[in-house]
Parts: sequence; structure tokens; C-alpha cells
Amino acid sequence: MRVAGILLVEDDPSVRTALELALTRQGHSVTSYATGEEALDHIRARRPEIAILDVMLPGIDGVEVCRRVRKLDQLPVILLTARGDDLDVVVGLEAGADDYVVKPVEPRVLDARIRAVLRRAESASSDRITFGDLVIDRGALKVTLAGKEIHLTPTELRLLLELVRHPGQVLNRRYLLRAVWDHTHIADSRLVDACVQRIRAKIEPKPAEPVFIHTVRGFGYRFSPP
Amino acid sequence: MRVAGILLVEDDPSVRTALELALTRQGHSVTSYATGEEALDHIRARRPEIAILDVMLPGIDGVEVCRRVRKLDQLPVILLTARGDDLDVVVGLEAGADDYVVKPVEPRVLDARIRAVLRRAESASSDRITFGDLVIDRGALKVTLAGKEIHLTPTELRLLLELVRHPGQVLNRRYLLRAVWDHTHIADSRLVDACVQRIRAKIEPKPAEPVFIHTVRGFGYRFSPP
DNA sequence: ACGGCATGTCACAGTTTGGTGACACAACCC
DNA sequence: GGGTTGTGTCACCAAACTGTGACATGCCGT
Repeated sequence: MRVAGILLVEDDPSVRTALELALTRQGHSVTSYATGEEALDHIRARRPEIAILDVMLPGIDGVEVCRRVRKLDQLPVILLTARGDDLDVVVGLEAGADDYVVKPVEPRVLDARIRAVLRRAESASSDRITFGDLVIDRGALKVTLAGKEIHLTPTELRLLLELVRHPGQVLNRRYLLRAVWDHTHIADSRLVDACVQRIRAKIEPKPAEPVFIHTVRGFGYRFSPP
Repeated sequence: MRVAGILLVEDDPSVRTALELALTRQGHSVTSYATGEEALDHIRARRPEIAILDVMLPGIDGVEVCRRVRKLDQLPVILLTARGDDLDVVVGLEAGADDYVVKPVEPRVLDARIRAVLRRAESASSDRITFGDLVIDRGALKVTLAGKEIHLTPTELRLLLELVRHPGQVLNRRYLLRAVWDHTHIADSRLVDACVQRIRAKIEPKPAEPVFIHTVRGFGYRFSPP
């Protein structure tokens, strides 16, 4: 297992040094700070592999750091909080944290959580989905069919990604309009149909007999692998 | 120690499967092929961490694969050859191989060689990245194109490095604005475009048909080696 | 078979986007 | 001070994209 570059942010000095020591013993490389401001600077400058943030911090708190980090990068984040502060869980997950740990925490447990989050992040980073001949690379925003790159326009790509995010599920037009076009107004239009058609023309061997994007009459469209 | 993605190329099926099995047991992740053509495709598509090439192959031989790989990337290469074929050693090392192993080889020995080469490669590649003709030296903050030094301004260099840090990934303008300019404000700005344009003028042979920095309309830019 | 919908198809014009070169201004160095 | 360099902004233009509506086609219950 690779040694991780961990950023630890915790304002209580005794907790901070204890965790730092424990994590270092477990083979991690740890840098720690007491404030969110310092943490953000460190993240920008040093690009740690994962950040462990106490929720309660003077100044910029952990949730806020998490929120900003998420906007900037997909750096994995674990939030630390005092026991029983239920509200925080919701806020924290909303801010995009990958995991959530209640203090006091056993070093072994924290270590396991760290490794789990890192594993997840690693597998997510090769974010490439394959459906038979069709390969969709979400990082590179590339679609290939039988090895040949297919050019999709931004809207087509967003729609395809939305469909692919829910394989096997039927998505109705209203949902798709909101997700892809963020149209709040209810427009009964051929927009979705037209876009689906354009995608089919590009990725379906025989657009008249679609293999990937299926029409479910009266409901919407369903992406399912052949 | 991180598990390595190894590409093994060996035309003799019994040797191939034996080595693959042994290396897998040692904790490596191995993909193997019988021909140089397949190997080159694999390298382009999957970016293994190291390639182990038999010198004697039908079609494109190991030395030739090595030579082409070297031009493309700094992928570490170990050449395998039958005992006593002295001439090959010279040719192989000239082609840029990192190490040279004589068959038959003890799996433990091969494993040790692999680890040694990877260690060396890791320390060497951390400061310097090669994409075809383009060499980016992060330690010296210098960029050379086909051996000629290119002068980049600080902002241009930061942007290029940021793109290079995520090869193959599409980075959007907002992200780049934050990462390179740490602009927390204004999402709507042509700053990134202008800077990309300036970099292209310096590093792209034909800026109108970029080879390194690709525009992904509606999303952002992607650095990917030619 | 027929009528009524739901969906497919297509062309086009208005809009959006990014490339490009010019330019202003600040910082910096002689 | 005078020139040089780096950087942000702007305007213009070509190309790409997209929504729209009209029409064609297919599906389904009767």
C-alpha cells in the first residue's frame, strides 16, 4: 500500500498531535494545521492525497474548507466531529465529504477509513465506463465506439452521461430537461427527442434499432447495455 | 510498495504464462501479449508502469518497440533476451532500455530488477516529463521542444503544469482560474483562453491544430500527449 | 384498417463559443 | 526616463452548436 500524503486539520493541540503520531506510525506521511486558512494554503501548494478536517475550527470551519476544496479539485475529504452532533452529518455530506468520523476515534478505525476512501478515489479516478463497444471516459470526456473516437457536442455528452448514470432506469423527459438543460419551465418540446436522436445517429450502429438508448413509449428513455 | 501495472511481451506461450504467473504471485498486475504491435497499442491505451519486452519477436521486435516507446514517453523498459546474445545488449541499451535480463530468469531476480527500475524511474520522472518532443522539467522550470528551450512566462508555465498534472483529463475554465490564478471571483473571463492561446503559439508546431492542448468545446481544455 | 398519439427526422437560423490579434497598463530593468 | 516584458481585456469573426417547428413515421387500442 502506498504511503499517503495526509493533511490533518484540528485545532485542539492534544488531539492533533495524538492523531498525527498515530497516523505516522501507520505509515502515513502527515502534515497538520490548526486552522482552515492554513489548510487551504497547504492544499493549493502541496496537493495532499487526502484531507482530514475537524468540523469545528476557528475562522473557516471544516465544512467550509471541504466545500471550497470540492470546488477546486476532487481531493478526498474526511470530516471529524464531536460525538452526536447529528446536524453536521447532513451538512458535511452536502458539502461533498467522502466520509464522516465521530470523535474520539480509534487510530485503527481512522486508518481503515482513510484507506477505504483512498481506494474509492483511486478507482473513481479511472472513471471510464465500458458497455460493449462503447467506452465513455468521464475524465477525458471522450466517447469511443469500437476504438474510434466519437465526437459529441456538449449537450449530447451531458445527456448521454445523465442516461449512463442510471443504467437500466427509465428517465422521463421532464427529469432530463431539468438535469441536462436545467429548464425549470415545463416545456413540452421535442428537445430531448431531438438530442437523443442526434446521439443515436452517432453511437448506434443502426439508429432505427437502438442498442444503447431505448425508447420507453409514454415514459422516456432508458440506457441499457446491449 | 505500490503494485505495478506491468506489460509483458513474449511470443513463447509457455515462457509467457510462466512469467505472468510468477509476477502476479509477487503482487504485480500483469498484462501480456505475444506481439510488438499489440504491445504498442496497449501502451498507448493503458499506460502501463513498466514494459518487459522479449527482444526476439515476430513483426516489430522488442528493441524496436523500446525505441518507439522511448520517443513517446519515459516508460521504463526491461529487455529480455536469450543467453549470450551479446550483440543485443548493446543495441538494447542504445535503444534506451533501462535494464537487460538474460533468459532463463529466476522470477525473484526479475522482480528485483523491476522494482529497481521502477524506483529509479520514479525519482527521475518526478521532476521531468516527456511527451514526444516536449520535455517539461519541473525541477528546473524549463520547457524544451525538440531540444530547443522554449521560454514560457510564469503564468503560462503554471497553466501548462496544471494541465500536465492531469494528463488526459478535461479541466474546465473555472477550475483553471482557481488553480492557476486563484481567482475566487468572476467565472466569465477569457483569461484562460488567452493564456492557452499563448502557450500554443510557443509549443504547438501548428497552433491551429493543437497536438498537446486540446479544446473541448463547452467544457474546457485537455492536455494529452500526441 | 383506422384514428389518435407518441416519437423520429430534418433543415435552418439565431445564438454561443473559442481563436486571434490589438491594445492598455503595470512591473521591471537598464 | 525609456524601453522591455508580462498580463488582462476587448472586439471581431468564423465555426460550432442548438432549439424549433413542420412533417414523417411508427405504435396501439378499437
